[in-house]
Amino acid sequence: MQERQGGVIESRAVRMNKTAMRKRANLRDVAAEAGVSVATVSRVMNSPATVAPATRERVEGAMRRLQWVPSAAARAINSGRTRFVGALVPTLDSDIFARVLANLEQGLTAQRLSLVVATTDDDPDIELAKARALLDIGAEGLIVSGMTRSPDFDELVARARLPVIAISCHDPDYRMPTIGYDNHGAALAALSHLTGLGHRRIAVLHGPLRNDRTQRRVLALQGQGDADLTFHETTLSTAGGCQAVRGVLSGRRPSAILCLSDVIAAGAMAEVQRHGLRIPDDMSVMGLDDLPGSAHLYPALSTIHLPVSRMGRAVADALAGWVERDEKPDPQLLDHELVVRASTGPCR
Amino acid sequence: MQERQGGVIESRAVRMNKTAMRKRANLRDVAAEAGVSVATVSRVMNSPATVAPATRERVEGAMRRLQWVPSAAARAINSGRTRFVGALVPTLDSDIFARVLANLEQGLTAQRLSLVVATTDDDPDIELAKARALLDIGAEGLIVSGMTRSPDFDELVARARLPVIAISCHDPDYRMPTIGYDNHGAALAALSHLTGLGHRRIAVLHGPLRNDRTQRRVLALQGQGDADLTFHETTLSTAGGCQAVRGVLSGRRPSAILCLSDVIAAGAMAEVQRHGLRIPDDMSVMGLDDLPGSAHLYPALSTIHLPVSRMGRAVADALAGWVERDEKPDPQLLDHELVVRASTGPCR
DNA sequence: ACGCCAACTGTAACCAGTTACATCTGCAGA
DNA sequence: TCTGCAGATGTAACTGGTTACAGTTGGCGT
Repeated sequence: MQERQGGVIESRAVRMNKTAMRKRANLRDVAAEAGVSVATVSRVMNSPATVAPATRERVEGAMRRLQWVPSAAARAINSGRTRFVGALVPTLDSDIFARVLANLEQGLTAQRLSLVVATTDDDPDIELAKARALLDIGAEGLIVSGMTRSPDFDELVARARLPVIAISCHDPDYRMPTIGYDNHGAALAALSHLTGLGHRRIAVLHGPLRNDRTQRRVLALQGQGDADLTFHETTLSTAGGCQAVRGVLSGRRPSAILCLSDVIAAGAMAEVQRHGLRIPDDMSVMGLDDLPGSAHLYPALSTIHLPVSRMGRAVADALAGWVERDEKPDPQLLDHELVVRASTGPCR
Repeated sequence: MQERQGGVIESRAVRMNKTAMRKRANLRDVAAEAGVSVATVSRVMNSPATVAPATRERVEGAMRRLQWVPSAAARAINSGRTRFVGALVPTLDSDIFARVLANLEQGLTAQRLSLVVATTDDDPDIELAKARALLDIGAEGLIVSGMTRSPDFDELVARARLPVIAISCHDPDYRMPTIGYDNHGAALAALSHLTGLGHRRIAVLHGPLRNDRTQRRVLALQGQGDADLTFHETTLSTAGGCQAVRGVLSGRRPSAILCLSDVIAAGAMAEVQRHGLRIPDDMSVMGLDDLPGSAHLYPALSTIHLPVSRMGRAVADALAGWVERDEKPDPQLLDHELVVRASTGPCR
């Protein structure tokens, strides 16, 4: 390295000098500066009461002079604990995951754990790679989304004997504990609200099928013969909702639009209104998620409430218990709930 | 500690047994298992080419048998690097910060750095505490939001000689580099769009003033004498927008509503329409942020675009450069931009 | 004046890796 | 046959903390 920097002596000297300046002081330096032993310095940090006040002050002075900050790595090497867990989510750019993580972070903080986030873009290979990276930096546990895994993922987890929890889904037989809601059932609940209102011809708008949560929702509906459903895949965004609605309205018009995500519903509602149609008089729109904003759209969106915040908390507690006390959590199913607001009404 | 657990011999034995079972194999164990030295095992990890293939296989076999995963802490202690930085944001439960973090995370990942997130709830004391925690676990750099700091924060940063960047704001004279947009200017741009359309009586809806970005926006407007502005503080949410609008419409009705955040605008628009008013014919609504969804509301929201994604990227690059190559970044101002859509029109 | 104990401090081993340097082997070239 | 050297491996000293154990000191009781 030095060779590669090579060349002028002066530049090397500057470099080294800079390096020397930057070098963080360590325990030994502080001990020397204060004229005490390393043990005493360590004690000032960890059990100040056992150190004579005068000595303590001398040590604290030395710490300040040398701008000493203890090394976490060194601490970790002794305790074997890093006190952080990793969360692998498809994207941060989504209300849902932001809310999960917000609650997760709060819950973990309460247990004195930190949260490292990594995004996978719903790609199992990226998930695997990032999981490796998280383990390399010492994650004590992982949170993954859904149930689509790379084949190597399990081996990795088994090797590290790592606490891992899958969220946003539910399956008691899955090889790791799941904490989440029933995507299948939630989709059915949404549909039955619409059919209960008399709707038969219904357009179903959903995000990319690579996402297994979306897939479950779609699959649940495909089995339903008593309604005339047409499926429209689009992107998981308001823009996607708008675009899909343009396609829907250009064909044989349904009486209701069922969006398998609220973000899509928000875009869909806007676009429906832009076409001069009234909601719910001319067209019912149903969501699924219940984002905080959905109650305050115009009109307020009927949807299925998913207990996302509760899930974040539950996951935090479960993972903390597993990491801290080796208590492997049981799978946990959180109920969804039909929320009827203003965007759905009787057919015609 | 053992004393505290105390009591029955059997229970102690169980404990120890469990501990022994859980104890992760280390380099020495692997070396013994493979019948080689620690150096050879280490070389298998770091420079496999220098190890004889037969030996390498033997070592790899031992690693697999013992399910060995290298300790990040031990690695970190040698390299002095933890390869992660911390981000302190007011909340994760916001489109804005989710988007910033999404881009930040991507940018950092490209530089092989991880991101630890912590939320501060806009409280300088929490920020300080969480910053301490992040440093304790070895963060190599920090990202903070805005310019409101606890007095002790600076000392902490100086002590650790820590790269810290403040985002979502701009001030070249601030004691740490800022990367963000001009909140003052953005608020003025929003206002002048409305006054340019002839609006004079304008209700200004904004989030809590404890947030210094909000404060800057409000302060910028308070200096403007040529318009009749009434200020309404509410929560930073669509619900807040709804609620504030109810207050606005119960009094002397303005011709336009200027929301200093798009989330508030979304709620405001919904509530305005719920009162039977048309946008923009009866009431103009202006936002500030330009969330991805704002273009797909009904009507599409006129707003000021803040380069949030670009900011995330820029911060990632800047912080990575500082951490990796000791290049302290220059303050960076990212331009905002007026986006005129369908929610604003001429007065009356 | 002596012993004892508490309060304080120091020494050195330890955690789990990396790596400079030393050693050992075997084969090619003189 | 001896030298030289490359390739493979081992030894031990680091990294920066914690902590068990071993001193040292001084005050108090007898």
